[in-house]
Amino acid sequence: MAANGVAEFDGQLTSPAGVTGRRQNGYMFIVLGGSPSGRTTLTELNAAGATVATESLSRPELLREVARREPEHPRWVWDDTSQWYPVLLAAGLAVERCHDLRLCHRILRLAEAARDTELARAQPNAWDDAPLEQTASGTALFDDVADLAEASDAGSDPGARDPIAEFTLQRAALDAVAAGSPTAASRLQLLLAAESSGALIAEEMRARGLPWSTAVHDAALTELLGPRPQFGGRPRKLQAFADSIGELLQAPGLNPDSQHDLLRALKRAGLSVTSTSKWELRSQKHPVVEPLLEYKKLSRLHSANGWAWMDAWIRDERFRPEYVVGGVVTGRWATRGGGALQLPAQVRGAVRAGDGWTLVVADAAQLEPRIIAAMSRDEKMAAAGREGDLYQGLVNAGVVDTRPHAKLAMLGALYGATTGESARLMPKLARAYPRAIGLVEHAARTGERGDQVSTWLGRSSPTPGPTWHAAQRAAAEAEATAVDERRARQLARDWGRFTRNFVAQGTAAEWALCWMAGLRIRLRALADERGEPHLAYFLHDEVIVHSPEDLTDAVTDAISAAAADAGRLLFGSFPVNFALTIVAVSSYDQAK
DNA sequence: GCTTAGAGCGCC
DNA sequence: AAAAGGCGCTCTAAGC
Repeated sequence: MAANGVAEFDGQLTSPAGVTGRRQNGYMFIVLGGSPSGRTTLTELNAAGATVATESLSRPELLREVARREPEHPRWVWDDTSQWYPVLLAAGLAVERCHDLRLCHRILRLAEAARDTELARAQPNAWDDAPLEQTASGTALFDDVADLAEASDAGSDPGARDPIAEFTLQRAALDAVAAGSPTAASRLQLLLAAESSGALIAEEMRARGLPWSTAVHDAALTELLGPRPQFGGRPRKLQAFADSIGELLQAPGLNPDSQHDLLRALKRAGLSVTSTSKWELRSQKHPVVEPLLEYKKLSRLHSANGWAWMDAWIRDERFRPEYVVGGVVTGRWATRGGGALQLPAQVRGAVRAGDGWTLVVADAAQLEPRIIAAMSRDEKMAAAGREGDLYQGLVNAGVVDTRPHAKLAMLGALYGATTGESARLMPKLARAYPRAIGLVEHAARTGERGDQVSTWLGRSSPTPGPTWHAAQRAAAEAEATAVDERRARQLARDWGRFTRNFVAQGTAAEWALCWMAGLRIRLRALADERGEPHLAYFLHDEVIVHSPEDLTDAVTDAISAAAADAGRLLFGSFPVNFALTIVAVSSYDQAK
């Protein structure tokens, strides 16, 4: 283990954890080009990147070849896992590892450590994503990102993508990084391997699906909302709430879904509110508040995860979310459709293990505090988490008086609280843990200047865009007004809060990727005639493994061991532990 | 009729 | 008093 905590690399990736490690004899890359549905070009490269063989294959030939070569543990190199892997999985072919050129390209293009490489200097090309479609609520923060992708509208043209040329460029970029900093290169290499492993996991989870009981889901909806309406419209119980809201506000027929109408009715009834949001309503004393809050809760359930959602997303008692690996700038995953990362507690009971199977639900406790403790080598903060609950550890260390205060103070540090109780408590942490808090403070200052920050493994933050820089320039002019200065300061602080959180959230995402990658390999080894335990769900710092009941203990051990592996892989022997809560349940609502 | 912005709220 | 990071989704209202 290298002093920096990253496992030593000898150029290639293999290991017990399946993420990284030692080169084996005959290690090889197999690059797939063309298309999985049409003709494929298969090119075998040796460890040095030299072409060993190349052939053109039809689809059946491709499947045969993958099956034949996989036992040699090659790293499959392709442009986009989400395009290739489902075809293989549909044919019953799982692969151990891959290199996803698109995902790795994105990381390397933005990485500070790889700034002076040919890959980073190249004009935007087909390997750069088209700009991510903004969601309806698209944030102001990222409307202004100076993104490499902006200039690229060729991103969707796979014809312009040469996987071998791109792979060669990426390897050259890593070599160039290694020439300046072997540590930076080995970390980036680990990140690329972990990201690619994540891409495999995402497709495998989608292929398996999350076991979902439509009967339980339907029963829960019926219980809370009333029977499913035959011809649309509001379910009975929801309508009853709407009616009573209308009566209490003396506005018969009021549609509570109309913010405009609702706000007007609330004001007319004498409530002093400026919006219809929950937090503001809660402070009001009026008989309408309770039914209105209840209506909002049920209405949201109905529209977001009601029968329509069930019809759209559940097939054959499986929920198959489309995960978007690295879909968040920090490296967290997103999903496309189905809102899989926002499954409300109300419907989690519908996630049910099959007969003779169980759900092993594991989540990492206070992950981000442990991450910043390890990144900053803050032994004191790491020690506070040693016994399990890090927040309680802060209380026991006499840093704050209660656990809720510990949590509030920590969130303030991670998010950059400026007002309120959180901001008042945070300085206690800064005094007790100058290293860990100093790390996030430094990240904030860096962002405020408009500079990039990077995660532990080297995923870098985007830089602010032209509007941001224009505002800073305007404030620096001699004739700048107070308004100019206030605006510039506001934008700078906003960006600083983003970069502050980026290092913690992004490194936590890397730990989670390594955890899952290692777990996946361990689970494969557990498969026997009783069945194959497999990852079924991932939520930032939490996983669900669907497992044969008989293997519950082995799966639990695998989850713990994989977490410890991930900690060592990233942070070496630094004494931080990544505490887990692990429970085996028959349905997801029983966890937590 | 279609698209888009804002509000609001679910998850971490 | 609505503060503090990252998202996705659905709804209404408004504009084309």
